[in-house]
Amino acid sequence: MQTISNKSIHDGKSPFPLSQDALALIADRFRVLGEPMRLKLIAALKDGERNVSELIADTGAQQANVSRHLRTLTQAGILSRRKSGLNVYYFISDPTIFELCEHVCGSIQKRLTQQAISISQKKH
Amino acid sequence: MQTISNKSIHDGKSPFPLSQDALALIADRFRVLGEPMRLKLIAALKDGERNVSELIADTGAQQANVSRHLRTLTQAGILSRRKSGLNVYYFISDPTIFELCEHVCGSIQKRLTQQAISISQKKH
DNA sequence: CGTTAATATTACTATATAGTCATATACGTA
DNA sequence: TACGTATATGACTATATAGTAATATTAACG
Repeated sequence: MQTISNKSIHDGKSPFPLSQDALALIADRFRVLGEPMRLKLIAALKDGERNVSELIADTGAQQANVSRHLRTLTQAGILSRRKSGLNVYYFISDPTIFELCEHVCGSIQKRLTQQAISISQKKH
Repeated sequence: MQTISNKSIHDGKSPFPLSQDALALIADRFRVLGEPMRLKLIAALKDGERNVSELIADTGAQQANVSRHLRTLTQAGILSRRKSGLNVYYFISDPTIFELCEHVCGSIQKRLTQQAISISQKKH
């Protein structure tokens, strides 16, 4: 785990006072979400916990691959795990992730809509 | 640019009805934000447009690297460009990006706070 | 025109990581 | 204890991309 220093970018004159370390932390969070398979796993957990076998079935991915992505998401603090006998159940431990995804969906839709408008305007 | 199909993950029974293509688009957006240098450029543009030379100075990065990241951000619809003589000015074209970053900051702070709490509890 | 300055692009290297197969580990059960 | 099942991990390959140096492009200006 990194620590957050107080050094902000370009000598404290940044209008967005984020240190290099803070930027790296934020980028890490975005990067973890920047894989379709991990988003798929998050989506599969939206309605509650699932064990690994269920997530393999949900996603259609290989067991090793699912396991690795689950580890990444857990280390990022997005998921948590609960063991029950042979099974390991994963669940969303940071529900704010859904707001993030919806936020992104909104901006994508806005962009696609504007592209559609500009394309239709070019036709005239 | 990809198109969004209506196929949702695991045969339409997903609680989060996102197609593979939609997941890829969302992941793309997150991945673009998943680089500290690009976040740094976005931060440098928070208060208004800047030309490339200014952004090079702001970030301390190489000209070619800044130029490439600016292209990535522009293609993602996050920035736009305006030419003025020899200079090219870049500016934020999707201001919702700042809400996204603040959202992520919030969840990171929450996580760090909870880690601090659990660590202090283990001491007792 | 030719020169200079700002930006973009190309070619390259190094690194990170997604996916896969094989194997290890952990746990329940006979 | 031995065995089977669920999950995790190690080793490997393939791919993507960040950073860099060199070069190309574009525009202003003499």
